[in-house]
Amino acid sequence: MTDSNKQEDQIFDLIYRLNLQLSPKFERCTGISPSRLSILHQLFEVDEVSQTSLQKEVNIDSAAITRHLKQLEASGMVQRRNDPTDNRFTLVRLTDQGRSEIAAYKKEKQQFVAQLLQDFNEQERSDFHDMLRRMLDNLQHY
Amino acid sequence: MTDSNKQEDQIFDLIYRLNLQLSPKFERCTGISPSRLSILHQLFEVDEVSQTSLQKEVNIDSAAITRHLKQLEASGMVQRRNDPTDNRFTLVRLTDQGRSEIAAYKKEKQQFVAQLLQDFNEQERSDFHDMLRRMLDNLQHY
DNA sequence: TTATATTAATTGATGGGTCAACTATTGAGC
DNA sequence: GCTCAATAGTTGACCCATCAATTAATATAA
Repeated sequence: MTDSNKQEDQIFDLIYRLNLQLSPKFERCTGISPSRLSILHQLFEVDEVSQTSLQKEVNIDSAAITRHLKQLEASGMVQRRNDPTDNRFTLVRLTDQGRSEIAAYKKEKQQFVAQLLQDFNEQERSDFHDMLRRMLDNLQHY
Repeated sequence: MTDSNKQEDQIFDLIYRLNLQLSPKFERCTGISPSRLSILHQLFEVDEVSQTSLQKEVNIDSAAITRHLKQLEASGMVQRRNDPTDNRFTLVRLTDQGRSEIAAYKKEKQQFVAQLLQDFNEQERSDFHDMLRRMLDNLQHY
């Protein structure tokens, strides 16, 4: 195993450890899972969308979307109705309650993320963003 | 929301998308999950270790370790026995079969990781490693 | 020594993700 | 108009992680 391979391996291990720790800590901190908050965030930006377009934005399976929405609906954050122009679609929107509750979550998330990047300067943030973007692109080939 | 906050948010979203896609794609590519390969990798380095020290290296729950080892044992990759000097411990080691099979997995992983970092030059790899390290450290505060 | 704390491992409950199979609706081509 | 393909959503089976509770063994301290 070459030195270069070792370094690649180390980078992968760091990413994977981040991978393991990020979601649980995010949720303990903010009170909501990253994917679920992402769903709410998307809904906050638009008025009403289908589950499919939600699924594309949030990057999880449509089955996972269905289950999240089922719980969000049960907790009164979200409403769903059939699209009258095409009955295959289900249209989703935030309730007023949902729209007001989301603010607190977004604030918690902001603090959490700020902590993660606390010692990164402007240049580093920009570089980091760029490298993550490229890595994600490389991952798309699979 | 300030521009700075937006950038932090974007970085988080990239990491989280990486987070979501990494494990499934790794497993499709290599034929084994990252954590399970990590367990095998640790066992490859040493002769025989307790589950607890394995757990610390791999950074997953001891319950998860138990379940992985149960399956690895069933598939003949791994052997377990009680520590004769302290019966609380279970000592784990690779079988000969396990030791020979692991080589193929490591090779697959190496290719996968090389692809992820294909367009990163030396400096970028070093910087990236450094920033991931710092981010992981920041995460430890939670 | 005997009661109490600590430690290792296991198990069950839960949550979040994937994939594959299925239903229902709509679109397209003959 | 009818058949066949494509699309949206749901459900079930599975995998992998966490946490909490339990069991068993050992260490500690009165």
